[in-house]
Amino acid sequence: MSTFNRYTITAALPYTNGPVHIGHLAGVYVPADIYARYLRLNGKDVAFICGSDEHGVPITLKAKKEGVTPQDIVDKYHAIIKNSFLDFGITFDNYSRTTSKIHHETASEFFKTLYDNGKFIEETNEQLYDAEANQFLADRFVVGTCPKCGNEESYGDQCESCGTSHNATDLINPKSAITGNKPSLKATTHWFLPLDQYQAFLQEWIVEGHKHDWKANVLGQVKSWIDDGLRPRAVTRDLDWGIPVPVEGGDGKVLYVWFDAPIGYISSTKEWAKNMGKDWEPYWKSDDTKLVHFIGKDNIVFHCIIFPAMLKAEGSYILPENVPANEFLNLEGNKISTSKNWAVWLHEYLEDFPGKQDVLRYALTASAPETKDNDFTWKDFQARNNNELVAIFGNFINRVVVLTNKYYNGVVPEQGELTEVDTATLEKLAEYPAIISKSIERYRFREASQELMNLARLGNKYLADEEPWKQVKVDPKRVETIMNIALQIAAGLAVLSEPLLPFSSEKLKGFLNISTADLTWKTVTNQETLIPGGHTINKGGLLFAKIEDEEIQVQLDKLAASKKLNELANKVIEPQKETATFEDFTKLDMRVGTIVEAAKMPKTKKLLILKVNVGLDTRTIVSGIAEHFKPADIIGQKVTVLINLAPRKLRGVESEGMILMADTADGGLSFVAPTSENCTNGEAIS
RNA sequence: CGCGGGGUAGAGCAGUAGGUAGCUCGUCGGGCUCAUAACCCGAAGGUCGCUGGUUCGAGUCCAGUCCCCGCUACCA
Repeated sequence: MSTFNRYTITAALPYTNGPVHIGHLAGVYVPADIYARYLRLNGKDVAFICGSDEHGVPITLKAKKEGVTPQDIVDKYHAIIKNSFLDFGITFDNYSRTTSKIHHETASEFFKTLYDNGKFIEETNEQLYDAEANQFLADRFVVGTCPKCGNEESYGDQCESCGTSHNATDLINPKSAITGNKPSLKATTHWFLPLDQYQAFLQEWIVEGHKHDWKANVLGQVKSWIDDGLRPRAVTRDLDWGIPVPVEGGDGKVLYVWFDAPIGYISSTKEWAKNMGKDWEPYWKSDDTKLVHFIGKDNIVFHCIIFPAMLKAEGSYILPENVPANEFLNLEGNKISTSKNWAVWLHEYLEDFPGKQDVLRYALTASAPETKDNDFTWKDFQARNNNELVAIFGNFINRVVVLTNKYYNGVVPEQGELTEVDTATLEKLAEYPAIISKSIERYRFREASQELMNLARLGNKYLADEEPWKQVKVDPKRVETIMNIALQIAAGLAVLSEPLLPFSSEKLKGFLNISTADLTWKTVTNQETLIPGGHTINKGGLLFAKIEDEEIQVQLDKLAASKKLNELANKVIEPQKETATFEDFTKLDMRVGTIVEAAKMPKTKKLLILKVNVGLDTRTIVSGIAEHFKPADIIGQKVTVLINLAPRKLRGVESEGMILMADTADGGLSFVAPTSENCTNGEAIS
């Protein structure tokens, strides 16, 4: 069905404010690389494009914090990231960066084209401005009192206490998060891409047109945005780090990082084409090019709504044929977090497991977050290696290589007369390229990895059924055929494993003394024999090595150490508050109480509805402790209750008091309660 | 509250257009000994979150409901 003459494959541009970890690899780069390698093996014309995303506010903040320039930050991480990709065999045809000259020119020109063609709306409005920091404040850099619930720590865009979203200018007593100063209002002009004008086009193209071939999570997300109604989106920012707005009135403004970043795909392609002496344009402007974006789920809106709208507005570009976004990978049950150092960093992994790139590639592929968030555990990693790569794949190869050397001194024996089983086995082998292709072309890499393993199983089963080690004593001629066929399967594995396990594929080809030049995806199906009789193979070695419990324990200890460190780092002792008078204190009526009933508030994660006996009565108290306590475990718990707190409705349930809690070092909560059993309910606390 | 994704054997997942519930790992039993104590065969284990409906027949369609994750923090 493929009528495409060339492929442009992009992988999300990693943001250069930190190194890359297994989540990045599993979600984006490994699947993209498998896809690109697969296409190349099939003789396709492929441009696999990526680069560092180096603009945006977080980088300027990090630079400020570390007392260096933004350029220093991006230089540092660009180098680390680029190396990690190289080390893991991610075969980008070009890895560029958005601070490059070619990107600045390309993005500038792109913006100017839209500007000249009247594709933008220009709007001036008043925004909060920090005079001391000399900059406009993004929503997240404004803190103030929420107009709705009175929370004093609300962010400019949303109050975390009551959950409502608002404008930064709505906050009471707004403060700059940078200097703490009160910001002033200042007029600023920005350019907006009127996404609402593209709503019908997006509806038709994605929601109707790709109803059946795009992934459910992507389609759902897009549909949700479109149904919600698209609004014009600013594509410029008041900032000094980025690509200057190249039109009149653009002084002191840069392109919004999300306008500039996806254009990075284009500029990176241009850079590549230039180096290769090729024309870049067909890769982005020709209808017979298949454009595929590999991304994580947080990028769906940008790649399915904003970037396509930009491309459509420009007019001469093709649109992505698919955007196979993955969900997120968790690590040992918790979200991967850069700041909490809850991650497996690629550069550190290779220090601990040198030469084991394929093991991680395989483990991540085999449990990739393709349809929902998944959990990476070291135990699973070990099991994938020991039970699948070593026991099934590696062991089969070892059996074949050892036997061939033992019986025939490494020379591939000729096929004799074929039995029914032989023919069936060879036919099955010939089917594998199509089977694995089907999975890869549908972006089901997890499935592809299992199919590859099934081919190794086919080999093991064939040997177990034919028992060459027995036959060799009674019918040595027959063993020649058996080993020949086993070698064909080994050669097939060498070829078909390349996209998923490139390093091992290379190693295996070395064992078998064959090269990819002679063998491609199609030859596995079409060619009678992949490895001819008379050919001499090498002595070989181990394709994969077992990973012992101790090695896994080291990794688990490492994570436990980061957890501990986080707890200590987060443990700040709050300074003493301003003096309270005795009258202030006596206003508070605190009593001893006992929890008699507890139930979770539906559809919330933090709230429990408690019935507490406080002596005077048994009252309802809503408490935000559900993340730390199970309802059943706290019935009968003695607590301290502030009973004359003004009642307040939480999610429609009136809470008549407050239970006193203390934070614990590990981020949990502890009840503050009398230790003596003699304290009865209703006893006053003073 | 709303929106998106998910809820299928101990774990991780498939289940395409509705027709007797599958795969991998793990567990148990057996076989084999060429191989990194690896491999091969067999078995146990599921009222497909729950309730109701459509249908001759539903994991698969419809309605309702519960639970988990995300949409909000540096992060794919």
